[in-house]
Amino acid sequence: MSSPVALIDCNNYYVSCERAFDAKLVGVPVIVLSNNDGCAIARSAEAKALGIKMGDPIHHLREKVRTHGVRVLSSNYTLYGDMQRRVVAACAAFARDTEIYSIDETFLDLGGFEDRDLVAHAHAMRDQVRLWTTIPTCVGIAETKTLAKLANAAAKKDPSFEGVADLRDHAARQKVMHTFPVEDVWGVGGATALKLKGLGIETAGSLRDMPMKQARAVGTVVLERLVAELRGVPSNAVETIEPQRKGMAVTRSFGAPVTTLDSMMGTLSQYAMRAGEKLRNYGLVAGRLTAFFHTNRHKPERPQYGGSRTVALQPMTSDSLELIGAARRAAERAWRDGYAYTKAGIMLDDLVGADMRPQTLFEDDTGKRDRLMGALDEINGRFGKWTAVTASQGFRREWKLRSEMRSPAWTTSITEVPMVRA
DNA sequence: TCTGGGGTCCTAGGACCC
DNA sequence: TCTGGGGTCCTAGGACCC
Repeated sequence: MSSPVALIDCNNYYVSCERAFDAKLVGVPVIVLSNNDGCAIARSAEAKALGIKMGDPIHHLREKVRTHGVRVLSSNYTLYGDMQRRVVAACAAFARDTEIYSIDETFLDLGGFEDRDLVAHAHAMRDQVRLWTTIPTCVGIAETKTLAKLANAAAKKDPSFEGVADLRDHAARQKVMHTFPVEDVWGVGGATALKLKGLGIETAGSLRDMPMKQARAVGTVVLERLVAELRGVPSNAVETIEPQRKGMAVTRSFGAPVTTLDSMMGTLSQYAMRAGEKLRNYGLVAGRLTAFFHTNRHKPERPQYGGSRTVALQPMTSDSLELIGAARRAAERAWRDGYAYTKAGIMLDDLVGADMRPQTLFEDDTGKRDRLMGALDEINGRFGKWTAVTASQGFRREWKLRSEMRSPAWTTSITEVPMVRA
């Protein structure tokens, strides 16, 4: 018999973080924008009530913002990341172990707590999180992670649960399963939902009841496992040791389209520089680098083009100069003239710890390079991003990243801590 | 003319997630 | 004018090998 699983999920997380430090945001519609201030990615309950949807582009919302006094904020990931640490710390005593699933969701292994009233237990945990961070949460409890996700969604949607839904309870489970839309089940995306509906499967309950063989035929092992989880059979354990990360990326949309290879090279060089910084920060080296760019898929213009090339990094490295060289080679090979590119990125794969890096012949100046990179990181850490850049990276940033409404680093920068006057 | 079966490794791309 | 960024996992198919 496996332990019960819970999922604790912060309500309107980014907005709740902002409200923790600015009381004027409480009770009014608030949205937080994506990087580049492009679209709404978090909305307060009041903003949702105005019909603002996840992913709505800000330029479609101007009217609502003006007429309803919606407060609009740029995203502040430093703040949200730091607040997450506090949320997880508040939960720690309530579980045998935790798995941080995303910036606002944590799975809890409730093994060892089975003999308690788990609903009361979950309420106590929510109170603790609220006390330490002010952030409101909902909790779902069940036998598997997929069911805990579903329980959590039910707790959010149906006020009669009062913030905690326990789907181990048979009656609650039946009720939720038969009304929960199949497209909202964790792991069912647009493509799969369409196929399932074609088969007459509209709810979580009927997805649970579909034959396993059919599930596999429709959605490979992924859907097969999902159906098992809906039946209460775990096929996705709570992973309490943090897995080695497999890849990382630096990608951005541009403020203005890029049309020349020269300009693309400058942009990708900056991303490669940033990617190197991230690698060094995690103590990793990469074995492969991919550069890609594409035209604006939201525009009706045709034809569109997206190019990408992958190059091996040998030896494996976190050296920004090596990464920049690789990015330029890849970009050159993927480039096509005559298009207006609106997004580009660098992706790094085959990551291993720098200390595990396979040694190769012909590496005699790595010590020197390591010190150079260390100096670069220190200068940029102390004096701000892009204080020191490489010559190949240049200064040809022809567009700037927008982030015009960002809140201060309330909790992580001594110069920005809030002042209290008594 | 006829030209196997089975394995590995790699890449590209789809699907999904927050 | 203006539509996010950063991840994971899985499969198909090609190259290559014996």
